[in-house]
Amino acid sequence: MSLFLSSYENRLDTKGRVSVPASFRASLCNETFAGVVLFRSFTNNCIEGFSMSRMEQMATATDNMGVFDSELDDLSAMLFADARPLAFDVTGRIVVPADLLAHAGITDRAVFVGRGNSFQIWNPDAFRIAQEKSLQNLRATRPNFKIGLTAK
Amino acid sequence: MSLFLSSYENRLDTKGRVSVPASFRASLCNETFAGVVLFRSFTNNCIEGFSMSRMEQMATATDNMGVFDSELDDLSAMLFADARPLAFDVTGRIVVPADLLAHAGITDRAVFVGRGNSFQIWNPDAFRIAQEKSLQNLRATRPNFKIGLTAK
DNA sequence: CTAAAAACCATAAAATCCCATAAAATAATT
DNA sequence: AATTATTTTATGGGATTTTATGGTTTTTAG
Repeated sequence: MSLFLSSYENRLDTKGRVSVPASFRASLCNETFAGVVLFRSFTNNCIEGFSMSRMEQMATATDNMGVFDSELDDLSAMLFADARPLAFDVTGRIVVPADLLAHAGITDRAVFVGRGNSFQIWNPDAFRIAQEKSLQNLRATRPNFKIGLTAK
Repeated sequence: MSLFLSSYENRLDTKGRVSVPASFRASLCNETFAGVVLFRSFTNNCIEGFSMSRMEQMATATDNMGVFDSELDDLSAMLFADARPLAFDVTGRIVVPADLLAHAGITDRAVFVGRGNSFQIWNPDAFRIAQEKSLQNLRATRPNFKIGLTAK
């Protein structure tokens, strides 16, 4: 599975259509479902995005360990109930449901943010602020942090 | 995984294209992704460079925490959102995004600096100064330090 | 029958590919 | 060792394709 990397800001048209960045689409090119799965983020004011195969992966994961863990059960219940499968149109766009846009405070512009095996969709301004915060947190907790020193 | 060694200064053209040194490309020859992944350095005014497989390593490392765990959230936020996968063209060049160039103060010339499992890209002048500085730091903390005083 | 959704078409900007040449490094030959 | 030939690199510019984005028409569903 190839990774979602980097960030791309795209415009929404009057119908709520946005182009999913071409590089993200490329990461999804050998999926059976030509599209993405979106839902409200539990932790941030943004939209979470997965591939369909990743959803399936999570289903089996919660299946295995979820029976006795009520907390996980609640979470996965929320997750799957909330999930929105959205197919690409010919040009690689999706129409993002209005309630998701509202949750993320998105109107006419959105940033697609790579998260490795998943991605997020943010209001551009909110994203900048959140990134700045993350950087500060990181510097505070790990002053000597350097990428790449986390050996395998 | 073969190492990135030595330093090479190359020119950028008007489109922001630079040749990645042939020896660095050789270190990446059996990667599935024919290219590199670049970042803004957190610690220096330079660009950090990795192989894609190294990125994938980091993805699996952060993935173990799962979607709902916020511990590594800040880390992966910075790591993947900022990562720029850049494919080689036929002649082994990449186009470095303008914001990365700005961060490193690079205009028309860049030095590729080997760092073992990773590499860096610097403005040539800034690199010389940084090298001089770290040499002085070494001398200050280790008065008897000798190796490397004969700069090439 | 009407409204929403999906499919279709068009276009400007940006990214990528392609070819051509200069410079450097390596190999071969005397 | 010196010179020549050959390959590999680096670099430049133009042509071509992708991509993002807008609008229009057709289909679907209530």
